[in-house]
Amino acid sequence: MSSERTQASPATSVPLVEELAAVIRERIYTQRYATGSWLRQEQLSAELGVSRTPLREALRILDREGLIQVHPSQGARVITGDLPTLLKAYELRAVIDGLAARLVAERNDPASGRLLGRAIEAQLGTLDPWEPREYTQSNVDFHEHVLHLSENEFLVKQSAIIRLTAQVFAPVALVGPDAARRAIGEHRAVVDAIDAGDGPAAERLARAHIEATITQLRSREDAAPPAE
Amino acid sequence: MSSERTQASPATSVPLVEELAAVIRERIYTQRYATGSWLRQEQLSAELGVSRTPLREALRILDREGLIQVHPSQGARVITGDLPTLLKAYELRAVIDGLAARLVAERNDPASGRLLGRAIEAQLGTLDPWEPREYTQSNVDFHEHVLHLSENEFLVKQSAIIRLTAQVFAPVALVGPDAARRAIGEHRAVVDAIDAGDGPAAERLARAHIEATITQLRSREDAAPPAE
DNA sequence: GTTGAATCGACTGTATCCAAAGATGAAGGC
DNA sequence: GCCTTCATCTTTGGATACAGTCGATTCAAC
Repeated sequence: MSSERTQASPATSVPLVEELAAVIRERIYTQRYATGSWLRQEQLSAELGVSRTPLREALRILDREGLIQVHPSQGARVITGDLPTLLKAYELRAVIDGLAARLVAERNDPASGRLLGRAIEAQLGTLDPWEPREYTQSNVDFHEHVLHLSENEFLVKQSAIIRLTAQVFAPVALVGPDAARRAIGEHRAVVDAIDAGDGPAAERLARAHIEATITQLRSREDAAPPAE
Repeated sequence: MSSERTQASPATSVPLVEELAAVIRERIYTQRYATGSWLRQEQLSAELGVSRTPLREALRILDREGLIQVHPSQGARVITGDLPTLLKAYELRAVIDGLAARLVAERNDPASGRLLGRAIEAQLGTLDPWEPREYTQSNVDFHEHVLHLSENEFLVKQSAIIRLTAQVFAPVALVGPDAARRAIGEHRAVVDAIDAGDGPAAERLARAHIEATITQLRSREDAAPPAE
């Protein structure tokens, strides 16, 4: 950005606010804006080549999504990714993911299984030479696909919590290739249940998948002090 | 509002944006702004005595909460309360309420049961001379209490979906005193499980409580055509 | 060493201007 | 008669400038 908006982009059609929110969101996800760092309106608007008017609306959106916290008269800062916060986010994710999986299973659309199958293939591709960054992305992709396939608009809006837990808190919740392999296996079990049209099983498996992560993280809770 | 902001309100301390969002939100909840109606920026800012800048941020918040839909270059309109949409919202609510109840039960704080007990008493008070409006409010209060007692910030942010289903869609999901009495009984069962510290039971009961409503509404799905 | 005032940086809110996008309706062509 | 097209009008979208307010820091005074 920073200049392409001025004369280029003939037919964007997407509101600038959404675009801004997306760009900032992505930069938080990719750690370009570190957790806990301050986002200055003046600086951001200059950096993105926009005025503060749409920027403030974008920040308001991200605040609502839980990605940043707007402190009145002080500014906005990227959410800090300490372990207790992460665990609380995962608690919500467990039931969200469970519900989404159940709805997809109950819709019983063969295309769902195929799409999710390809997503799992993509995940496997990040294992052989272990690519943590690509794995994280493919993991997010899988869960976002499930969410969107549920075709429940209220559920789709919860998408932020998935990327929050899986990407923003990545340094906290870092996994190795062994844990990744286990996670992919659990994904496949969920997809099998979806293919079978077994809603309750899909929900149980998807939820257990996240709760396994919770248990794993909670075991570290005493060992590692909350990183500042 | 409309004049008290200009010279009065010496130490509000809460940002205007939040105040605006709260006022508009409340007016949607209380049907002052009907579902499906357009919210004009110019008119709203005049009506509330504020400029368009903070108003637009407030609208952006409400859009994110799902209360209104901002159509680019066209304006914002209050969400339309048709039955399919309501059912989708309830699907999410079922797992949200279930999780909240479980967390409260697991926290095992005696004060929780007492607070919720009083909330139920308040609900019973709206039955004898049947007061639909008061009942709806007391019903929302009960569920909001559970949400807040969970002490999970991510869960608390889901508060909007409770009021959306219970208040905005009230005309669609209208209940009579008989259904209300049943609902209060189910509330008491949830509180009993919370008092007993039985997390899984609390979750199962709270979730079944909402799902009973879903089943009830779904039976109307063919009978009543979506009201415009 | 603590208290308190001054200052500075940053956000908050207002007002105004202009551009762009939809909606509307009338005129004109088929 | 119906459809298209063009002009217009309303409303939102975005930029800019300016007046407040809040918080944190600093520095002097006690």
